[in-house]
Amino acid sequence: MSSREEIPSLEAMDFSSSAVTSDGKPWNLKIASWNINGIRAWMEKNGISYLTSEKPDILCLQETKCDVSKIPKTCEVEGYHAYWSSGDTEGYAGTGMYSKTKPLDVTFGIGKEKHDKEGRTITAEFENYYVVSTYVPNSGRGLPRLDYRTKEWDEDFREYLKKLDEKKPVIWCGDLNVAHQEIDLKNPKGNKKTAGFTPQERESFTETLGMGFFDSFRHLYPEQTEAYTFWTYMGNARGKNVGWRLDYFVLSERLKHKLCDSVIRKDVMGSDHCPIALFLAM
Amino acid sequence: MSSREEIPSLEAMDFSSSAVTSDGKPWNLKIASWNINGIRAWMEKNGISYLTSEKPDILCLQETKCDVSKIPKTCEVEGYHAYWSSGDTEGYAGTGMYSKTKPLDVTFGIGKEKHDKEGRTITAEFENYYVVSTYVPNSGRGLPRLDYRTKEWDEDFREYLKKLDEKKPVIWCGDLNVAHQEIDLKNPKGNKKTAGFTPQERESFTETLGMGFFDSFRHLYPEQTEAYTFWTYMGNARGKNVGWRLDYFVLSERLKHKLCDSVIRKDVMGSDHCPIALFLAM
DNA sequence: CATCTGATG
DNA sequence: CATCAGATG
Repeated sequence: MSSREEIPSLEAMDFSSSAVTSDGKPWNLKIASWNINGIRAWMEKNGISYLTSEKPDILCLQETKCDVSKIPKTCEVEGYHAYWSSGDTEGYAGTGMYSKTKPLDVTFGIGKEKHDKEGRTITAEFENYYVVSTYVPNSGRGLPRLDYRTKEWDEDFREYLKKLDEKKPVIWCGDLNVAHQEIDLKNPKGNKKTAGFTPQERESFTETLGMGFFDSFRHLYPEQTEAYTFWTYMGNARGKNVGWRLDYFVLSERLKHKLCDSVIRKDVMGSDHCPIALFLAM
Repeated sequence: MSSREEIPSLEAMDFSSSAVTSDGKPWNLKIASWNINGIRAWMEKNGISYLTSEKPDILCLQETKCDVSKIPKTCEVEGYHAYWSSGDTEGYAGTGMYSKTKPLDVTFGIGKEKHDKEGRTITAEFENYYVVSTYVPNSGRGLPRLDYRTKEWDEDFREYLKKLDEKKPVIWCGDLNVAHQEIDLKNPKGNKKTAGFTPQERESFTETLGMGFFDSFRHLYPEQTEAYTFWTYMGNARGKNVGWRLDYFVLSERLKHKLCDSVIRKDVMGSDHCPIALFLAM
């Protein structure tokens, strides 16, 4: 199959933006994030052409599903430094990050042994901010991992975020595996017991935001309905826009005045998620 | 993908035959056999169109890799009775048989508990003969199952064949998982320790034939080289005709004067094996 | 290299 | 409906 069949008119899409802050400053930093559902399959579908089309300063990837030692060489991209994380279970979870400028430091995990065996977090430190890319644990069908997710991971992750935020403002992005409010998924009524929309997960996310962070997309577009970043492959959900907003840029409150835009690249194909992009005036 | 890409010009192939016995009688019974390497994948590739093109009286299938309860409904073919066998391990082994005329009886297995949990044999009884379709156990990489194959399966199978042959002549076909002589594979030198060409498997097959049976293809074409029915998917083996003759019609000696032809349908695609066909004047 | 299952999402 | 691993061939 050609890339045109898989990623219709990627070349024709407009990734430019003239967004400015509320007080008129133009953006000068673009960060993108995408749950790619398997980097090897994604490469076959020429998913990497999104990077060279969007040309963000930083691209965060989740669900690489690939041991770091097996990341294809073709994932190297001229002009970007690349960082990869994977865990103990082959083909499960995993994250990645591309950055045009070399970060001051890159760390993996959140510093807690029990959470750091699945390659779910990469943190890049820059001069004036941190970028944290996360693939938050899915609570699973039948919610077998709901307690782990909300009572262990989320709690420890909050502590991690808080500590970073004490040093520099934080840009936390990725597949956070929660649709926060009813507006954030097509079918809220039917999904109250589904992983990603349980009261526990939603309240936990509220608690995280309450520590001094905000959801950049919802801040800018409080009433925007039908804005999703994930559609199950089943039953042509994407064609019918039966989706969920699971991917976010969550920012430290003190970055609010630097926010220019937070957008969803809903037409970019190659995964059951689509990319999202953030524009900041740093 | 279209069926034309997968099975090039099946419609254009000539499946007719004017074969006669050595004393001039025209054939009136055609039997085909094919290891299809997964009936669900084979159906996707429109493998069933081989049946409606070849139009044999009987078609034997091996490696259906499908629990009987999960055989797709689309496998039903107008004008044919179908029989299926599968074992305890999902997606492993399994056989099938189509017949234009309803057999007097159809039985599964060879009557020995220890061999009959893998769906490897179907026997159809007709007025004047038996048709036995078999997917003989592979000895495996590193030959972990060589002893089981030669000392248990082959021995018990011989006993089964012998008993049938005492009642009516037998047409035994299928993937017998042995290349009998050096002429029956491209690379005999390099495969003496490979499953399917070990001395043990070859001698065991010789012993079976010695009980009053003959290899119909080799009987008719004793010098024919490069006549194979299987090519590994690896390394474009089929394109280079680096193959093995693993599929046979083995007949009771007393059917010899009824044999008209035994052919290999090497251009029929849809599996790593190709079909074979037998023409008899019954 | 291609088929399956079974886990995961 | 897809991804992946691992077994099997």
